[in-house]
Amino acid sequence: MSRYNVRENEAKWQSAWADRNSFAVSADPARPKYFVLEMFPYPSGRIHMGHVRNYTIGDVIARYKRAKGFNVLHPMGWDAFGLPAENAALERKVHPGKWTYENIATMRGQLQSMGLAIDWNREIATCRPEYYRHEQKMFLDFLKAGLAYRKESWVNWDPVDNTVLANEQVVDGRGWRTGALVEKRKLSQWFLKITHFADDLLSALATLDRWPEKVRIMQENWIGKSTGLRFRFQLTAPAGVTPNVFPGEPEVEVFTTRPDTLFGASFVGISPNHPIALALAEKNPAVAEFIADCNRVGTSEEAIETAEKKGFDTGITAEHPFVPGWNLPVYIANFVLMEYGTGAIFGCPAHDQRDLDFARKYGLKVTPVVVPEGEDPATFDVGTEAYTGPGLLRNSQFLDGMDVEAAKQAAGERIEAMGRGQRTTIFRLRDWGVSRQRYWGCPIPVIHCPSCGLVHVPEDQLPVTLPDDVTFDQPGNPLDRHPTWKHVNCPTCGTAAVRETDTFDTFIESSWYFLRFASPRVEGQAFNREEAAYWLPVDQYIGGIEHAVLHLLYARFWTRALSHVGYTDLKEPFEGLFTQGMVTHATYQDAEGKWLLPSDVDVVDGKSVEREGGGPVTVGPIIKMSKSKKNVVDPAHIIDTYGADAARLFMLSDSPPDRDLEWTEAGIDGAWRFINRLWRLVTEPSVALPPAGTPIPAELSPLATDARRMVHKTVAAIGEDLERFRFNKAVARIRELSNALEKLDAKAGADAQNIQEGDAAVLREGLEVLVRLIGPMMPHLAEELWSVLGHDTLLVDSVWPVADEALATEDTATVAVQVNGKLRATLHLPKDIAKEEAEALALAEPNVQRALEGKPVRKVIVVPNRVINVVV
RNA sequence: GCCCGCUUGGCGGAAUUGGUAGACGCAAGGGACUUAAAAUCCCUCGCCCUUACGGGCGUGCCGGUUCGAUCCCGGCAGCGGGCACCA
Repeated sequence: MSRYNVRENEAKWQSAWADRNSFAVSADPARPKYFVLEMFPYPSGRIHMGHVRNYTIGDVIARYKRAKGFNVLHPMGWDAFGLPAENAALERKVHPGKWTYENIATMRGQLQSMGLAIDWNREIATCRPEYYRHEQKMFLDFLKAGLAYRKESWVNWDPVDNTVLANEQVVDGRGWRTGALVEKRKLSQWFLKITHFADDLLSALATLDRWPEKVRIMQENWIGKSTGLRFRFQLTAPAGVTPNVFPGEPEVEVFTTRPDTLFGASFVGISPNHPIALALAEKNPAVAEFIADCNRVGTSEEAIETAEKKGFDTGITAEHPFVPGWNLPVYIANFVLMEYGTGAIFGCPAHDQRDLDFARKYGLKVTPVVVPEGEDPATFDVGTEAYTGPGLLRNSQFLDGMDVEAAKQAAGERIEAMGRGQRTTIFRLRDWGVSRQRYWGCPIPVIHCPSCGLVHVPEDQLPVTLPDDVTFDQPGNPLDRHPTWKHVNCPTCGTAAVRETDTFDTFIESSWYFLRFASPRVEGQAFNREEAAYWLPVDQYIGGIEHAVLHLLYARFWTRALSHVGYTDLKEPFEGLFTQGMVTHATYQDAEGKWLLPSDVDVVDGKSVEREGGGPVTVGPIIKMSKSKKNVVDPAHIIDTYGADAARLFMLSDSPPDRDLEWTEAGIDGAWRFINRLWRLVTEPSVALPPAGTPIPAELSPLATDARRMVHKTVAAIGEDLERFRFNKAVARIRELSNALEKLDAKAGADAQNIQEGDAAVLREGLEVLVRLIGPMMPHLAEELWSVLGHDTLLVDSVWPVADEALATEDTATVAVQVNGKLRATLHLPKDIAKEEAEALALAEPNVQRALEGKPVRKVIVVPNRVINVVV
């Protein structure tokens, strides 16, 4: 019995594809295109199992679509800027660029060992000037179009990495990489106007019908559209507080989604960072202290957990817009955010939980104005829980008796008629802060001139490249410290000026790389317009759910911004999106609680022990593979041992691709076993196979008939499975088919001297089909078997099999016979047999008769080819 | 707190979306081959009763609709994910 020689064959076929440039493509308007893209990797050092899963899924789709006749673009690149390179520079005294390029070389080799059908001629690395020069140009174009601007603003400052973080990079008040408590700092920053497209980014989600619902909902919530009313309260400052506390008119503008509850108002709350609060702070140390207090706890974890409402009564009063003389106290309130709405609210405690907490604490009036159905308007009251549901208005003058929606409209109209405000829409989405105080990123192409101010780097001076001679021995930005780099003459007036030393957020590179793949070698422009028009949008994008908001939203924005400044007509970059699950593994700890690698653990007599020394091991929960918990398995080692095909097969088997996949030794063993089984099935048939295309006689043995039907059924089913990302089911069907062919082969072997005409021909056809079906999943094995079957062309150049529907359908149906819904017998009936006949046969079954217990049959339900249910 | 999703054998998961629950695989047990092991092959494998034929129960829990519910509806519980003082 032979074993499949993995190393030899995988290397052989990888070279064969490379030598023939099998996966190189070019735009060809005469052919239908298909762009398969997996989220490109960050070159961290070595590939991990998450990569293997991601690229296996993409490769199956790419190879399948290719076999189906599409012109398939399947490229690979490197998301090569980022902090880890600088951390490596710090720890190992190696230049971030050198570290990055070495990692790319390693990981390229590892990816190539997976046998991916990638057009490597299109490989890009975003840290190369020939890539990032284009995004410098794009940025300048955005700047001219008003889509980029500079603003002094509070930023999230990560004290460990010494850098600014985007809102999206702050998780629970901590830096997403370092986990350090984020501080607030005020810096001059570059922003991209993603809010300009807020409405479109939101409404176009509805067109993304090949995106997971979950991702669309997450983006929807992130964009956070609210419709409501924006209006002004007239303010009065009490004696002792001079009127000039007001930066402008003595008024404050608030935003509300509940104008219907205006008559339930009991206070006005302004943010600690509201201009009025800041103006008060200058006169009043107590206010200044209160504000400082609020800012200190700002985003910290405790603040979010305790969420205590705190307020400072300013003494200022606000006059109710509908009731002259009704004055509400104005508080500085810690729960009012300056960044959302107008930074000021009116509080209606009865119908908003935060307002209620606040009112109870400060003894403010609570007046319910919306009465739920079934409650008595005269007595309805709220306790500690605000009522936010529907109902009818009361205590609200002209709104009395209306429902909530009508009252919202009426109140809004009244305010508008009074000229005090207007109904409006606001978004939670904030503009994207893109400045980073880091070295290993794309330089921002502007110059600060003392006389001209902000000057764009002229296009003929692009790219602004990073200097190589930098040091990482002190915290802060090496670009800023560099002795000469930032000092330049102003391109406009020639006087001494300073370069911007911030670099771009690395999410910018990944916001347009898919466009660069259309024409990765074109110079002088980011991409060739025609080629981009042919290849884009990406037909199928595949990656982790962790990018549901950040990367995917930025890429959608960037694409719109590029269209806005005329680069392309593309609107949505990714037509189909698939988010794969994580690769998980059990965790192991030794007696001291130290994490152990799976490869350091052995199982002896059902117990886990340390491989070295045999110490006891605690087996922990099955969680995402991570270096910190050491529950990682190195793909390179697996590919070395079992081959890429086995690793790929395991990635596709058992777990649906959108769910988590537990990596196990037994699982990869199982995959390896199956590969050898396929190998033996094709290379060691027990009868001589007739040549390919040998006609199959009409009369076949029952076993051959069944096998042949299975072949055609499987072709149809697997096509469907692959289209719908049901790889686990596709693998199950491959196994069923190979089981059926093994059975046929064994039969042919047993009867070798008296072989039924056609059995061998059916086996031949089945093997031909089987090998083509496994092509996308196990490409090396498939290629080898294709050659064993006598083909002198490459499998990757052959077409996908076509199912013969007539051969796939059965002429009998297995019908369940139930009595009162309980299964009592199964019948094999000719397909589409007359109902009466089926009924009679069912009732004739002894077991059915027994179950009837002589009772009269009330009715019989016959579902053709499925079920007969006898009801008594 | 709000918004999503999930819950099926010892395990991963199937079930043509209202029609035979448990495909396919993993693990386990038994057997064959072998001096032995590995590899390979065969058999068993939801739970309970029964020598067998067969019967009862069973898709997180409670209820409903239906001839028939893993699937639809109402309620509850548990697990996971996202957002989080968003007015």
